[in-house]
Amino acid sequence: MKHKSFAKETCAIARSLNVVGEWWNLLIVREAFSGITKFADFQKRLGIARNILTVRLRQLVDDGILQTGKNGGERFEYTLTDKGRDLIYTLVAMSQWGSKWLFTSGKPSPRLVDKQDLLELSSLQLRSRNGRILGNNDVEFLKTHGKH
Amino acid sequence: MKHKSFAKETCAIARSLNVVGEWWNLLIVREAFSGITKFADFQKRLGIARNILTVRLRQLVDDGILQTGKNGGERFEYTLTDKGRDLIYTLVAMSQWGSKWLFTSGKPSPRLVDKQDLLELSSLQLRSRNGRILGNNDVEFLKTHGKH
DNA sequence: CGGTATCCCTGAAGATACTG
DNA sequence: CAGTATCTTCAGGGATACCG
Repeated sequence: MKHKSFAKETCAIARSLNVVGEWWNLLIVREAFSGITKFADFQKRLGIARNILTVRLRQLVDDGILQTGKNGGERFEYTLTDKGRDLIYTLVAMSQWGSKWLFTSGKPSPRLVDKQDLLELSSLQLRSRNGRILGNNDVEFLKTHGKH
Repeated sequence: MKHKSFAKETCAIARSLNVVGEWWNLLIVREAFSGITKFADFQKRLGIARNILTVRLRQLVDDGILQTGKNGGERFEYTLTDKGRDLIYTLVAMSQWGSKWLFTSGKPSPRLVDKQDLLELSSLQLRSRNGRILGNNDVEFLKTHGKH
């Protein structure tokens, strides 16, 4: 993009956006969670241009979200690292938000499920340190530094 | 961007990205959670160009994430709608992911806190329908439609 | 199959001057 | 203060031909 990099931001959200904010990245990660590992499969399922896919995959590997070859599985196979797999929380949050607010007519069919029973997950909940469940209005961002 | 809109996607993640994927949007929402309501304050805290801020704010209002004037508070005040406030889950997920993985030297100071005691939230947990806590590898995306 | 290399286009973002 | 208008730049993305 055009903006200054957020890589040095003190805000974790800004830094995350810097890594994961590119349009295709989260969708590629989503496909990786679906078990997709090969270039051609990512390309076909996403309809992304091949050269872009090359760049995106390389960046995701550089950022430690996907691994390939010696580090991970087979050559020519992209698999999620632990860091990448931890993006599941972000994907779940976005998926649930989208399901709730962006489907005017009916709900989308669940795609994110518990592996064991293939049933949809329950909604994410915010919890305080002591386990109390918090609503979306019980949380606050501290204005710490005056900038970001 | 250049890509086809994801607005009609059956995947909730893709649709969410379509609304919230723009770089600045989540940061603007973050500021809104911090209590920022005024144009000049968004502009100063984010360092975003004024014309871009105009466009982004308008889009966020159109998308029902922020409200202003008659719908919401005062004129010239941007406040979160319920839909917007529900983005807290996504922000928390990204914030926690970034805190965990993107700060090589030390943790960032917590900014996302429980309003009551100003203590950091606990980590998000995935839960199955019956409340069992799931790890980041216990979840699966169904490959339903072959495309998206 | 798994990419790279070109070429082009577009829209997001920046800077800045201006208006009500 | 809350924008709008204009001009420019640039990186992300698409299409496609090519390579090992």
